[in-house]
Amino acid sequence: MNTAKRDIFQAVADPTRRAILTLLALQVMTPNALAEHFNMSRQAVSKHIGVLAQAHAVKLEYRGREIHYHINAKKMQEIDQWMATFRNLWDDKFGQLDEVLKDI
Amino acid sequence: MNTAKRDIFQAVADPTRRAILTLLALQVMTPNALAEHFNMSRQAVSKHIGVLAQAHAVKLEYRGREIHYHINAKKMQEIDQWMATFRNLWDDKFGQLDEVLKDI
DNA sequence: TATAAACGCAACCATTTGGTTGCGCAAATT
DNA sequence: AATTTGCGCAACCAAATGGTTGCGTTTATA
Repeated sequence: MNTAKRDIFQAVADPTRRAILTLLALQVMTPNALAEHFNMSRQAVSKHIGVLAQAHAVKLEYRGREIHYHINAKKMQEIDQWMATFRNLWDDKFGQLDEVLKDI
Repeated sequence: MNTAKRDIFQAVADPTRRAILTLLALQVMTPNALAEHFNMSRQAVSKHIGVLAQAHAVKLEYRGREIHYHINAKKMQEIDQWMATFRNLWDDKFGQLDEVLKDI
């Protein structure tokens, strides 16, 4: 079990890992099932899953020799919380744009 | 002017760049003004700004020898759009948790 | 005109990343 | 019991990253 801390933002920085998270948002999956969706070695996918696990973006459920990976929605929420800083900006800035366009 | 494409998720993967974006959400700033907030060389901060520019997370406004960096809220919205996949999950999963706790 | 300030380019370096292949162990299947 | 399956560990490699220092060009100031 790896206990190294990993940043959730670093975890989602890679497109492969984002795709993994998107798949897990739909259903619980095993490493081999996930690997079938990518054109890279099973080990490469396993490495990405490892990064997601370190960031606590996924939760593991061991069933014999199989591991079922679940999305950890709570962890994903940290991204949403950071985004709060900008949310009011695009609302406001789009409002400003509308204002400018109205004057043309 | 760099035109290399850069992923917005890769841009925010680094804590220094997230801090830069948070500062720019508050006010327009120049590279030197931004550099004052960090314990690293001015050039290191400039490099980070370069990554953000490549990802179109910031917009540049040249004023003589100074560059004023603005947040590009529209680009930040891409992160929010990807997050939509998970938003209903934590609402739903928290709801399930409430359901379980209610039975205790 | 001389000097200072703003700030990116380039080279360098250590570390990290993202992929591959080979291997080994435990669980499941035959 | 033998074989297969699931899947992580380790080593390797090329590329990318994140920091530093030195330098040069353009703009602003004295």
